[in-house]
Amino acid sequence: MTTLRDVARRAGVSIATVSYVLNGTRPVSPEVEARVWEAVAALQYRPNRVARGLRRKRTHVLGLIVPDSANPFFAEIARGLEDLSFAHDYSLILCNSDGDPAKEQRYLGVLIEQQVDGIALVSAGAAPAHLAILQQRGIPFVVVDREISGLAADCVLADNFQGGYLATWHLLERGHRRIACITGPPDLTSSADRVRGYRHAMAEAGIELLEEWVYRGDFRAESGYHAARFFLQLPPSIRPTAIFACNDLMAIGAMRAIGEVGLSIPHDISLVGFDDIILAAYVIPPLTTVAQPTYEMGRMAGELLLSRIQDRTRPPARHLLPVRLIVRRST
Amino acid sequence: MTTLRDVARRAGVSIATVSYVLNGTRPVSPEVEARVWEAVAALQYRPNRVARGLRRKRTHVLGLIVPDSANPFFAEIARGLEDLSFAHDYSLILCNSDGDPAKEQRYLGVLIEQQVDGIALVSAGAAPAHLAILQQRGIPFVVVDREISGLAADCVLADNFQGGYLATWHLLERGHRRIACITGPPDLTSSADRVRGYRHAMAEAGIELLEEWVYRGDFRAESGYHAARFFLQLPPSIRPTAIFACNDLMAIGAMRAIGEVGLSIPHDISLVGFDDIILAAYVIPPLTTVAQPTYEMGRMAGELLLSRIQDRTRPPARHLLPVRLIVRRST
DNA sequence: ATCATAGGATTAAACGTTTAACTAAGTGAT
DNA sequence: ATCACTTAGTTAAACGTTTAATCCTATGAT
Repeated sequence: MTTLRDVARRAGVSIATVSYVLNGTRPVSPEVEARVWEAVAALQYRPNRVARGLRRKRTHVLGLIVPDSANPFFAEIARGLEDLSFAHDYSLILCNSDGDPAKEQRYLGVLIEQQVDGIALVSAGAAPAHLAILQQRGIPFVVVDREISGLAADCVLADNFQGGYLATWHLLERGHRRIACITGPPDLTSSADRVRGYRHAMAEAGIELLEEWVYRGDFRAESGYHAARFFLQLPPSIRPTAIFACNDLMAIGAMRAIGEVGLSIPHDISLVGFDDIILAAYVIPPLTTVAQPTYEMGRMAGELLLSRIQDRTRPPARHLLPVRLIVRRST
Repeated sequence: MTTLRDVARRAGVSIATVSYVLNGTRPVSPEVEARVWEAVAALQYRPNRVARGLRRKRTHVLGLIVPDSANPFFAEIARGLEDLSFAHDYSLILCNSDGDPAKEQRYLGVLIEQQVDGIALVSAGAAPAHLAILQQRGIPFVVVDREISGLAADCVLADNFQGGYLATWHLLERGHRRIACITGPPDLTSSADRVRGYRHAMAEAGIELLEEWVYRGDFRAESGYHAARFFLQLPPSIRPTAIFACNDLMAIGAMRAIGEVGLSIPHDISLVGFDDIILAAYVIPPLTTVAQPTYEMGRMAGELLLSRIQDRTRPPARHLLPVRLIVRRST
């Protein structure tokens, strides 16, 4: 490996001078500068970021912890953050928690030891207990997609409430009154907020909401299937004519259930999803859904993180990114 | 930040002793060891991996460069590699080349400067020019999914030839004789190998292959659409009754074209894809396709990389992972 | 001729580890 | 009592940077 020392020797100067040339941190005479650059090129010198990180106490590395980077939603967030990092010459360490707080904690430890400059986190649990370590150590971090209760930290979220509201409003607009909702895990704020939006729209329309219309799902297709079966066996007088599923996967599960009993979408029953996964456009009929700005969330997380690295005293920011309703054929 | 120095002071020993205790690199008396652990716990000491990396010249960090980590195929590879890395206490830096050799090269530079212990690479170009730097510097690396011509390096690939062969054979078995192929970019070995498998199966069946049946696509849905339109306007005597698309996206594009002219799948024309993306199972009719062991490819890349880090003299290995045909309703 | 100053270079001390080399004390064997 | 060894600890030199502190030397101003 060639080091500053080698470059210095070849250019006939001290290593300090080489460093100054490389970083432009102090003026150097033209002749010397030229000699240094010549040596750098000839020796194919590349600075050692590890040594630099140790000395500067800034590694120019960020960490990202997500439940599952193969899940398109998180993959897109990761992509957004990676792009922003690259643009600012930061590297990104990727971590998968599998939704397991213990694994998440281990990763936090690793990232801390790795001396990352900041951490973006889609947290596994709702409890902030093991995140305290970040605050203690004063490590910049931003939480993404899910808010952590009682944790004053930077965060970037999709406007889930608005999404639930929009979806429900859209169904109301089409004349539906008996609108059901398939929720996600209630401890995830992203999911809970969507349900709140749904309830709000229903209240606003002056509809009294039956608790039979709210089915607790878990974001997986299976639970959407069961939810729909449950709705369909309700007595006709209270049987929903439309369903808002808190994510697309569950909506697709519901589709299957509806198809199985011989009903047609949207003729007999309307359906709205959430997330706008690629599948949503290809399923038959194409699914009306609420799109989140996932890529943008990743970028924004990066921006927030970098700004926090610059100024640790800035009060925590909370970014709500707008969602948008994509109307297709399922309504 | 608490350092070895702090721990040493509290335990009343030298920092060397603390290091020996932490790493178990030399025997230490029970009393001293206990004092050290006590201090470590009390001070919440965490080793600084940057300093360690500098000293040991081993960072325990790997790099992964893919064209697009949001693409499910690469995302799955990344996930496999990340899991393996975690299991061996390595961290993974994620890089997106966007299929641009220049960007790929910049990332290589960054990873080198970051002193990663090894690099896994789904290369952008077919030319190995800028990969030479890895060989020069003796940095362990493994190429994934696509072989680089004239580069003796570890690599892990899906058995694309076998995949093309299986897909075609499956169509032959169903009685088809006029089978067309929508290729991918010809400079990608993964794509070229699939076409070779197709040609081989056709030859084996004693069918003389018309060049009109081979349409050059680019792995995007649009090109599949155009390919199918082209096939459908061929004179009936040589019009294909089945199509093998070198990836699912193009197959789905073809589906649309076929639907548009009022033909039905598989009744009028059969269709096989490649990749088994999630979409393939949900499209109507569900697509027969060839599944690649993507996650496994990522893991295997990791294993190869770690083994190479252990022993740099081992001759390059070439792992061909088996693919499998998933028969659905499009054939 | 002297002095302050500025420009342009160097020296050397960090950053937090690991690890080779050394030291001191204890243990038997002779 | 001496010697050779072992055991358990310490010292100090790296690793490759950055950067404060210093040191020349030339340049004008006085």
